[in-house]
Parts: sequence; C-alpha cells; structure tokens
Amino acid sequence: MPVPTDPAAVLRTAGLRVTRPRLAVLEAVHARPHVDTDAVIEAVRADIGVVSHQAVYDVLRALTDAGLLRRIQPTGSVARYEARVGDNHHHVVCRSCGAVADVDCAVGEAPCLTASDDSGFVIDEAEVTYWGSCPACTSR
Amino acid sequence: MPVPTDPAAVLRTAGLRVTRPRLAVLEAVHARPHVDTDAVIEAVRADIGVVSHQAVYDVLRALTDAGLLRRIQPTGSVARYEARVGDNHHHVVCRSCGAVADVDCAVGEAPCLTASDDSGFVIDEAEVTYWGSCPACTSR
DNA sequence: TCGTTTTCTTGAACGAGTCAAGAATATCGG
DNA sequence: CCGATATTCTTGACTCGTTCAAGAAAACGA
Repeated sequence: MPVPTDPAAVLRTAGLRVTRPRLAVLEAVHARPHVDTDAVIEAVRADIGVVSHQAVYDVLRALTDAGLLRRIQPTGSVARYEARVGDNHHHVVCRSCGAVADVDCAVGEAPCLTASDDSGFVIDEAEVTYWGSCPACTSR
Repeated sequence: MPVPTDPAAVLRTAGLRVTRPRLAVLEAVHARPHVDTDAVIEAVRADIGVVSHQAVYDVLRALTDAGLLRRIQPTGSVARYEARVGDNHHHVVCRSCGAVADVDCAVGEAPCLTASDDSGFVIDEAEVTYWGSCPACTSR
C-alpha cells in the first residue's frame, strides 16, 4: 500500500485525475521551494520528456486551485510556487537578487494580523512580504 | 510666494526638473489614490493634452525613485501609485473587484513587523497586504 | 473495452512594460 | 536674455510572462 504522501494519492484525494505532467509538476515543486514557472517546465521536461508549456501552466493552476500548491508573486518577480501550504507562513525577498526564503508567521494564526481600520472590508488573509538583502548579497 | 506644497516646488526640492508631464502626473496621483498607469495616462492627457505613454512611465518611475510616489502592485493587479509616502501604511485588496484601501500600520513604526526567523536576511521593510472583500462586493 | 469528460498539444495572441534613437526642452553659466 | 548641455519626451518597435482557442490524446467510471 502506498504511503500517505504518495503523489498519485495526493492528486486523487484532491479530486484530480492522475497524469504524468501533474505528478512531475507536483514533485518538481516539492523538491524546489519558490520555483518559477520556467524552472518547473525545465524540471518536468528533464523528468518525463516533452511537455508543452501550456500543460505546465494548466497544471500549476489546477494544483493551486486544489490547494496543493501556493502561488506567490512578489512585486517585480514572476509567479513562483511552493508546496508548503496551509500554514500561513510568509516570505523574505532579496531586493537585489530576488531570492526568496520562508518566514514563519510572526503573530499567531491566519489571519495573523488584524488591521487597525479595515475600511469596511471583510478580511480573510494577511500576506506579509519582508524586503531586504539576502546573506549572499549582503556580504558583497 | 508659493505654498510649501506647490507641485513645482516639490519637484525642485526633490532635485527634479519641472515639466508639464511631471506636474500633471503628480497632481493626478494626488487626486486619485491607488491609480493604475492607464488611468494616470488618461488623467494627464485630459489635463495637458498629448503625452506619450512612455513619458508617463518615465515620470512615474522618476517620481517613485525620488520618493514622491509609492508604487504598489498586489498579486494579479497592474502597478498602482499613491502619493501617500513615508508612513509605512498598508493595503486591503478586494479579491473580487480589486479595489484597494489604505490600512494604517498595525504595530508601530516601519518596519512594523519583526520576522521570527529571518534566514540571515537583512530586512528593511515589512509590506503587508490584507485580502478580503470590499463593502460593495460583500453586500452583493 | 467503450464513451464521456478532462487534460494536453499546438500555435496564435495579448497586455503591461521596456528599449532605443532622435527631437524637444529645462536649467545654468555667461 | 542667450546659447550650451544634460535631461526629458516622442515615436515606434519589441520583449516576456501568461492566456486563449481548437482539436488530439488520455484518464477513468460503467
């Protein structure tokens, strides 16, 4: 019997059909935190051969909609994906090289922040992006 | 003598040349919080006539670099600009219509949040985006 | 295995933003 | 006030990430 984290089982549990592109995308993102779409396409092709870029875009959307992946897109960056979902963590982004790292939620559960004046909006999530310089860029 | 907030004086003080497009862009953004580039172009053309879109892009960048404007770009939205600068306030964005509203900093001064584990990054800003539903969309 | 539905392939298209070269204009020294 | 010089604006092409559309292929329940 398959382990609970078997990719195919994960897809089926989410109500998605199991296809080679989907398995490959899922594994590629699991293996590489904060990958951009291009890198996913490369990884998937290295894994299973010819795949259209459109298929990868479709799969990324399907997996994101199903809650298996999370899409992030810091200002000035292309879309990136990560497999760490459901824990409301945040990100630090390097201003010079664009590197991204995870940052645990600073204050409690999601939404981990409460707006002081919400202008009547019903808020369901607080997304925090920290900006700065990564270790490599800082030491240069 | 001009009042302290005279647009031309503001530009000069920032070390920028005073041109009609710059004055028009500055006023357009002051009058409309969270405008996107297209709306700025429209407003500027309504104000001073023919202006190339490139000029507006250039001006927006120059004013942003000079700290006279702030650029924000919630995921899934085009670039938006606001004249409220230097107070580290944040934004609420409506998931369905994209409306943006200001939110005062929830905790102290900028950076108003401290990452629990910064992965060695030197952090200089914490940007918070609240996601939810605006009053209009909520009541529908 | 068949039929239905979903997914993938192919190839074109889109839109926000950028690049580049030359014309126009702001500012400053005289 | 005027010319010199650096900056800014115009024009028009172009890039890049992403999406659209139509048909071929594949997954999966019966």
